[in-house]
Formats: sequence, C-alpha cells, structure tokens
Amino acid sequence: MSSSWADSVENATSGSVENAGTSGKGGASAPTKPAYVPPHLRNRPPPAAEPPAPSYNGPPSGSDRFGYSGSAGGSRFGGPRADYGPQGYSGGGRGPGGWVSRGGGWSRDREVNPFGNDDADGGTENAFSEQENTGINFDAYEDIPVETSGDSIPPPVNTFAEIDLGDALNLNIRRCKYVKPTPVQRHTIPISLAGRDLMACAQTGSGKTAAFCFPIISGIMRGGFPQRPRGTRTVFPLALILSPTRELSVQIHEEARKFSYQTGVKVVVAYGGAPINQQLRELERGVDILVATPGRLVDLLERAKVSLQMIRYLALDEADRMLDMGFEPQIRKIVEQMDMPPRGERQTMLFSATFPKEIQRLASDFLSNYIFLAVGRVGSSTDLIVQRVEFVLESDKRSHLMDLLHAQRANGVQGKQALTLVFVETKKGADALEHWLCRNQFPATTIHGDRTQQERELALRSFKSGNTPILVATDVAARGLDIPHVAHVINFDLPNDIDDYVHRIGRTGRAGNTGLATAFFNESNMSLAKSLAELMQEANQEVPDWLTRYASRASYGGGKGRRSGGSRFGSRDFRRDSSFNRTGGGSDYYGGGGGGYGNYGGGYGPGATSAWD
DNA sequence: AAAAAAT
Repeated sequence: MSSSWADSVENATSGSVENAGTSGKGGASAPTKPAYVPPHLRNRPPPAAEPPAPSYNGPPSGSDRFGYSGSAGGSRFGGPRADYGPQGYSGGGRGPGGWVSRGGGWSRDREVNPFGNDDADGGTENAFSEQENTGINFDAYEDIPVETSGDSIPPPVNTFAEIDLGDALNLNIRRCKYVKPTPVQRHTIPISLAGRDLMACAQTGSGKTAAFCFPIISGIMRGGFPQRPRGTRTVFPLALILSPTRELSVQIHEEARKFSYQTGVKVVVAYGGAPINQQLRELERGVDILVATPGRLVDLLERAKVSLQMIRYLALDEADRMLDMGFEPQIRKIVEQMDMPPRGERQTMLFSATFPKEIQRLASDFLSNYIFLAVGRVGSSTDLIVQRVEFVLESDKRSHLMDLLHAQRANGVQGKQALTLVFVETKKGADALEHWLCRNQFPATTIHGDRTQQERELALRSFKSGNTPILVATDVAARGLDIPHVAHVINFDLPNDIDDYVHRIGRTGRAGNTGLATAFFNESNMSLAKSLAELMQEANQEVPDWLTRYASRASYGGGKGRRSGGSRFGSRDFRRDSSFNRTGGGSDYYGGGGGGYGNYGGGYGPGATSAWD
C-alpha cells in the first residue's frame, strides 16, 4: 500500500511548479487534457490594446473626486458627506450612458491603487514569480457541464463585452487580465443583472467572487436607489457579502476592491479578532458594499453602527457552511430578524462548491423565485488533483508525514519548496503537529481558531510567501482561501464529511495547475469510506482495494452515505427531487412558474439522473 | 466530538 507515493509527490510537485513558472509544459498527470497555458498568455489582446498601467495620479487639484470625470452631476458632490444626499443616487445624476456619476463624497482620501502593490502578501516577499492568478485554463474546459433550473433563465454570455457593466468596471476587469468570463461568470452575470435570485454551485477558484461582485458593483454604479438617511452615525450599505471565516472575508474584500477601483463604489470589510474602532472609522467614511463575518456584523448591528435597511444585494459565500448547524441561527438573525428588506425586495445570491439538499431547503427561505445553477467541477477533483489515500495507523501518522515531506523537500525546485497544506482535526492537534515539525527541521506554521487574528494572518502570509512552506491547519482554512502554489494537500486527519474533504483538496490544483491530495485513512474514518471511494471513483482516481472493501460493507455505507452531488456537479437542484418537495406544496419552490425548468444545459437527459441518486 | 464566529 505504500510503494508509489513518492513518485506521486514527485510528479505532482514538479508538474505544478513547472506549470507555474513556465508556459508550455503540460500537466503530467492530466495527459488527456490540452497542455496548460497560463491564462495571462492566452487570448491576450495586443499590447496596444492593454489598458495603461494603472498608476493613479490622484484627483485634479481642488477636487476630492476620482473617476468619472466630466459627466453630468460631477459638481453635485459638494461636501465630504454629500454621498448620502439625493444627488448621487437620484436618477438626475446619471451620465450619458445611464451611469450615475458618483464616487465623490465618500472621503477626501486618495484611493489606494489595489493593482500597484499587488496583493497583501507583498510582491517582494513572494518567493514565486509574478504570474497567473488570473483564472483557470478554461479553454481546455469548453465542455464543462452546466445545469440550470428555474423560471425563465437569462441566457449565458460569452464575453464581457456583451454586457454593459460600465466603463470603470470594464477597465478593472482588463486590469485584472480577465480576458473572458469563466463558466460560472458566463451564467451568473446575466442572471444577476436581470435581478434574479440565485443559488450557484461552483468550485471555489472558478471565479465565483467576481461572479457576484461584478453585478453588484455595476448595479450600484447604475444607481437609482432611494436616498440614504444622513445625519446619523449609522451607515447604510447597499450590498452585504457574508463569509464563514475572517480570512475569507479579507480575501473577498481585497478582490472586490480591485473590481471597484475608481468606480466610486466603496467596499469595507468587518470581522472579529481585529480592533473594531478601525473598522468603525472605515465604515463612517462611507460604505456601499460591506464584506463581513457574521459575528462582527451582529455586533455592529446591535450597536446600531450599521443598518441593513438599504440592502439591495445579499451574497452568501460558502453558503452551505453559513447555513450549517453552527451558523444558521446567526445568519437567520441577520437576514430575517434585523432590518434587512425581505426576499423579493432584495436580490439574494448564494454560492458554494457543495450544496447538500438539506441545506438547499433551508436556503430557499432566503430566496425568491430563484435560479439554480450548477457548474461542473472546474479544474478540481476530477482532472487536476491526483488523490491518494493510504492506510496509516494513528501511531504512524507522524513518521509517515515526515516521509512525504522528505520526498518533497528532496524535490524542491530552485531551492523553493512546494507549499504543503496539512489538515488536522483539532486546534490542539494543529499546535502539536506544528511544534513537532519545527523540532524536526521542517519549517511549519499553523492556522486555527485558538490563535490570535494577528497570528492567523501572519501564518497565512508566511505560508503564501514560501517562507514557511508547510501550513498545519484546521478546517478554518478548508474553504475558499485562494493560495497559489499549494502543490500538496495532506489530510493528516480526514474530516467526517465528504463535502469538507472536497473543499480541503480544492486548496490545490488551482488555476490550472496540477495538485496532489494525500489522505491518511484508518479505522476511525470508516464512516467516510463509502463516500470517499465513490468520490475518487467518479474522479477517475485509483481506489485502493482495501478502501473498496470497506466501502462495500453495508454497515459503513449508511449514515449520510451518498454524496450530495455527483461526478459532474457539486450538487443538483433539490427542487427537482420529489422527496424534498412539500406534500402538496411543491410548487412553492418553483416560484409560481410551475413546470418550467428552463434549459437543461450540458445535454444530460433524465437518464443521467442516476449519477446523482 | 470538532471547528467556526463578537467582546
């Protein structure tokens, strides 16, 4: 059972790093796919067409505005807090293209260029060459299956140019070097621009953040909102984006700031573990889009620092996590028991890579006549991640881990070790393992909920930069975090839920690079045997015989058992599953549409349903 | 049983 893991490490490691550093090498472990070409080298517009280097010169002297020069309404932004006045938001402020000329007023500060000093991890500190981070090798995945269901579904777009997102946002999209929309963006953006609610199932790293940010930013730029109250210290964001971890909120904020640069749309982040006063100051300077973790937001709401009265857009990232047992009451409080407009009056978008049916049922409380969208797994478990599972006794885990790390270290490319993310079950276990690794000359750090926020963010930075190429993590790092160059995810302790496994291994194999995921399996993981074997099978991975045997034992197959989704999707619309419809009331879920499922993209007829159930 | 999320 041991034999060939070192080869796998070797292959995955070198494949990933080579892909990252050079252009033409194909991923060795995905021979059936076309050679990977980093997105920044593909479909590249001629240099002349590239936007000028976004060095922001600051507002013209005597003005406290940026962007949108010259269009109607410019002079309406008088005082520093005029933003709450009718000027900026009434129809009268529109420029020629129907875009509201806004962006003054929020503050007299110069807007920091989020493109200049790219990424908070600091360019110089980063051991890896600047490249990619612009998306995924989508050209190799034109055949990604897509399932949509719901009432009158707007058709997808093929280019950003087809949609009128506004000049300022379009410029930022080009600055980000997004040449064409990713599959989830192609479908999500028209749905969202049409004002429809959405439940979207797509792998993290497939462009979800942009998918919900673009329509929100564009919508806010268009304006047409009622005047926001003023003369109060309460702020009234127009959009709320919630995520389950602080680091993920920080990441979403960083991305959203790039997209909204010089649009006049103000994005603020609020999360726990950091001084609240600084966040309050940011809020008081004005906020259109608030990115937050639930706890801190509730705090702000109870202090009446924030009101949700003017929310027009609500987005939940990692929505299934947000609605699981631990989080649901808090989310329900925010969405249903504060002053947020009810569903139907706001636009609600839920995103996750996995969407168990029970959670979909809970989530439908927040949605009105929504569209369900499932985009097949992009560059994830199916193709780009080599999954291995090894039987390792609890007492052997450390030495086995050391073997893996040694093989990898011997394999370091240009003196830089590939990044390895090690998941463990408990915070205590994380500390213990980190300590043990360090004592054994492996440069490791750890991230978990018992560390201070400062320590957490430092650990993440240190890992990303390659300074500490081994990160021991609890599930706090399982979801959503975009860490380039993770070559290997090791499930030192397997999770109990197969969906958590999916999210964890999704930290590697990103942006078209290959990745390796190794799991240590033993008697304590029997409840996962069946779903793990099925998942690996569906992903065309080699399933060890011993795992197949465990999986086939009825006593272990029960419980949550089957995956919520199938091979192609993280999930399917629970409204299509009769066992989840209310008796006699099933049509509630169809939003009055009744029957019309819209197009069933991907061409998988009803016969394919066996793949899910 | 554990993790996450407010002070």
